[in-house]
Amino acid sequence: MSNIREVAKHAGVSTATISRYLSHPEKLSAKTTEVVKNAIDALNYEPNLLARNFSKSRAYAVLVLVPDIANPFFSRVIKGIEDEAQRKGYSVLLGNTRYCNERERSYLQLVKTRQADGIIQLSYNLPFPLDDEGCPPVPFVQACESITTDKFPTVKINNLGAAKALTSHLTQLGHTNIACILGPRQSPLTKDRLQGYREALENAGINPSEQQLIYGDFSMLSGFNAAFEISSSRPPTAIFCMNDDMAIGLIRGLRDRGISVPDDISVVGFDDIEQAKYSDPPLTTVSQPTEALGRQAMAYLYELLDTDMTNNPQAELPTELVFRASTAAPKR
Amino acid sequence: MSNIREVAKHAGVSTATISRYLSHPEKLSAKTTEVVKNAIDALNYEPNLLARNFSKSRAYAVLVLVPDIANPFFSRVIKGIEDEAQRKGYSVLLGNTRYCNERERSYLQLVKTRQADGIIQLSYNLPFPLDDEGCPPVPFVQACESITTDKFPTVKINNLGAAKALTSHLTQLGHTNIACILGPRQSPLTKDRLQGYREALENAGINPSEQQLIYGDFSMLSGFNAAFEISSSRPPTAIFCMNDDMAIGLIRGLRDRGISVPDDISVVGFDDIEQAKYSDPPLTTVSQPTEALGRQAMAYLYELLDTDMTNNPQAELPTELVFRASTAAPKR
DNA sequence: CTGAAAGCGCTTACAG
DNA sequence: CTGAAAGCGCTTACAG
Repeated sequence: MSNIREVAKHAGVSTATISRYLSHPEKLSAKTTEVVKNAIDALNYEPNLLARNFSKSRAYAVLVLVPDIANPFFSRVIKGIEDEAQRKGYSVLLGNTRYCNERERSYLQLVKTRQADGIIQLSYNLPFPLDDEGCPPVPFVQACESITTDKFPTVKINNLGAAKALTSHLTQLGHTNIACILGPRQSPLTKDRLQGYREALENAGINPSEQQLIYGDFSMLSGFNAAFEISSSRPPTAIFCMNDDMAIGLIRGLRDRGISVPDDISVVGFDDIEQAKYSDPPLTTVSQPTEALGRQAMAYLYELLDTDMTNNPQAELPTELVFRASTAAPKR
Repeated sequence: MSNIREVAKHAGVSTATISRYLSHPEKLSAKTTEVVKNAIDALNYEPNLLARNFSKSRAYAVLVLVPDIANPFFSRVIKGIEDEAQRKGYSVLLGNTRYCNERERSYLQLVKTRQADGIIQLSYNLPFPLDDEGCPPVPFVQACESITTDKFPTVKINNLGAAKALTSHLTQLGHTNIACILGPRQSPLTKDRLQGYREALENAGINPSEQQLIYGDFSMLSGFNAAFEISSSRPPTAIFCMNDDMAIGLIRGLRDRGISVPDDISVVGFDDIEQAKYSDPPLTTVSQPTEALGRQAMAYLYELLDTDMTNNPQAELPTELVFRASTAAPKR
């Protein structure tokens, strides 16, 4: 493996010139450019970017904290991040956190020790204590959660609005007893979707406090389990699930109980993951701009790192209702 | 941000001593240990690992090449890799390649430029030309594919055997017309599963060459599309899909054609992804030790990097048939 | 057990 | 446009 000194010697120039050829080629004369290029080819030189990064005190890597990489929604967000990162010359480090704050904080070390330049968090926790001004101690972007703040950039959808629209679809079909399978209790996203659900019910003259709420954790299993907690004395005619995975698990559980969707109960999900169209029945859901969420988060982190952006933008990306076969008017 | 020199000065020792405290604490006297610890605490020192890595000429990062990170099988493999990597002190860089050799080769640059120490490839391509002895030019492990070689470690399952067992389950149920939805044509894994399928048919006295073969790409969409290529003049009574995603897409497509599973056609998948149990009907499939595949691959790469292992072990992990409701005896 | 010092391979401010 | 040289913050072989 040749290094910059050998290339410089071979080309008869200084190492500074080689370095400039690689990073600021516009500063070199045509003749020098030619000479350097030949030397690099001749020696098959690849610059040691570990050395460059060290010297610039930048890892050109970002850390993505994801609660569950096997969740298809998150894996698509990561795809978007990865896309944009590659375009900007950054690589993506993966931190699977299982919603565990301790693990999140241990990943913070990657930034403290300079192996990553910043963090994109896809969950709601903060992987660090905020400083005295309420700011993150490292470059930080939060994506997919329902948080608005002037302390760091965020990327999200209108969770309240989308949940409201989706629930209104159910009330407009004539449903008045609509249960809800929620996400984790601490998640702001859960709270906002719950609020949207409630507002839609109120708009339809339905008392939200009489509806059954069941907490889940966004996993298919928790949706499946919820099926067995659904009241049989006063069964809902529709159920709003806060993501598609839980809706898919729920439908499976309902079927195991002999309840058919949408004939007996309508079910809606949230996210529009790939599986939503292939499930039986295909899910009525909210389509999120999943990859775009990731790309935007990475774009913000890039601006935080490589420009003087300080205004902490709060992106809100559009969603769309997708009507499929898991919803119908109630029979009764 | 304090550096090692400041800590050394504060502690009244040399920088070498600080470095040793961090990396070889057993070499220090109890007294020095105490002094250094206090200095580090006092200055809130975090070592710059970018500098350490540079100085050791090691990134302590591995690159995972994955054809499609949104594929739930791969995302679980990555989970296993990530787990083991963290345990070994490595971080995981993600390369989403979309089965595209050009992208794979561009990711190779991360290793050539020292930003990653080695590669775990989850697909069948090689991201580089082999050298004169047929060896990879960088530390390399292939996982999940059906490759055996003495040039680099691999981790896999017995694809032929598992496909054979699964197909035999269908023949034992009495099926004699069994179509097959395959993976990509170039993939050794596809070839091995095809071979297993054929052997099972032959064992049952069925002529494999009379069975319908449809090539897919492991996506749900390709499974869905396959449903519309299934012969209606001589419809199979069972279909072997080379992964669960395609089976899920296929079942959806069959249903859209008015064909019911398993009443009209039995369907089996492969992988036992989480969705397999929640699909309708739940899939009969082959359970792979998905996370273990990832952990083992990372363990091998670690040995390649940090020990003098040179025997290029070829791990074969066990699988298990999982019987669910997508298979039944044929009606005719 | 500890320190002085060279070295890892780049980048870049400075001078010309 | 180009070069000489200092510097980035560690590690480690060597000497004591």
